[in-house]
Amino acid sequence: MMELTRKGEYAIRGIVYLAGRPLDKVCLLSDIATAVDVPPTFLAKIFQQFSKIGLVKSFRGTGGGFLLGRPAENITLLEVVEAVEGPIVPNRCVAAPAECERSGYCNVHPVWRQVQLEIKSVLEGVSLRELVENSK
Amino acid sequence: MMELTRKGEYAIRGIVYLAGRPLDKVCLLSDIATAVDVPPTFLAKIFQQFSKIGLVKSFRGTGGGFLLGRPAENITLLEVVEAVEGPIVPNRCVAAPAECERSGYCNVHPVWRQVQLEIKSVLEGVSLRELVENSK
DNA sequence: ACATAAAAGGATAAATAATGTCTTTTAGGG
DNA sequence: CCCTAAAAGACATTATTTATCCTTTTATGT
Ligand code: SF4
Ligand code: SF4
Repeated sequence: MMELTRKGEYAIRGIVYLAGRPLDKVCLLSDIATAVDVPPTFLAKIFQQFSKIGLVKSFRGTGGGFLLGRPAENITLLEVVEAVEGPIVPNRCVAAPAECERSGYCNVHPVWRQVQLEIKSVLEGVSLRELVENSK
Repeated sequence: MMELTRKGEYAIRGIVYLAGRPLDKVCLLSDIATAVDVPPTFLAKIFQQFSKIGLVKSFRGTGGGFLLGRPAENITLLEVVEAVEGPIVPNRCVAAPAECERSGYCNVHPVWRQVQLEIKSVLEGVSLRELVENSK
């Protein structure tokens, strides 16, 4: 429970690496995959998801590759994680209270909402910029 | 990711129900299961785990059943969750930094440690007593 | 002792999710 | 037109979750 999947871990590694590259140089997926030690085909899926929501910009064909969609300081870890893992929901009822008929009177329900808040707060407080800085 | 399993949810429901019962009356597993709407065989497994670590006391044979192992105010939600889900680890490297050779210089690593702290802090702050109170 | 009640323990099965691969399609550059 | 590289979708494998069933152990009451 409560564990980031490989996909999420790979997603972070990949985009943090991209954020650390020169802004104007498109990166080959294969290069990123090699650098961060992730199966290239798996990383491809991840970057497709990033691309759909604009976290990265993709270019096809010769000379193609990926660029960061926005400045690194404007992308939070929360966005990256949610992009591939979906919303942070520590318990089902947080996403869909209606699905549990107990949610009306349940004393545990608000605790999970609080947990959600805290997790999101930590992840939202970290930008890609900070994750790249002084890492070399 | 980051989602409580059914097992965890059931565990909480079961033990909170037990905490709300008279202190000296042993509860039948089947009664608890019915009351909290959980498959009895599944709840049995959960309560076996509780029993092993003393969260509940079990009594076999005629007139047997379960009692809370300690006063409700001394049992935190964190204990209950960890009893069945294992330790709260938002990412592998939090439990075992050695398994990721990047953990030495990785800027993301401390973020997950922080997330772990926050989750544990919230769950540790809630006792079974509070979860039972004014719930009827 | 014996029958009964109830939890403990083990084996197994079905459903779901995670992890990863492969093939085909689409777009851009030369 | 041809080469390159990402997009898209189908597929395969494995691991985890979510149970169920069956036997064993332990306790109680008669
Ligand atoms: S019982 Fe409470 S905590 Fe559990 S799913 Fe329902 S509302 Fe959420
Ligand atoms: S790369 Fe960083 S965050 Fe990811 S597992 Fe390794 S230490 Fe943890």
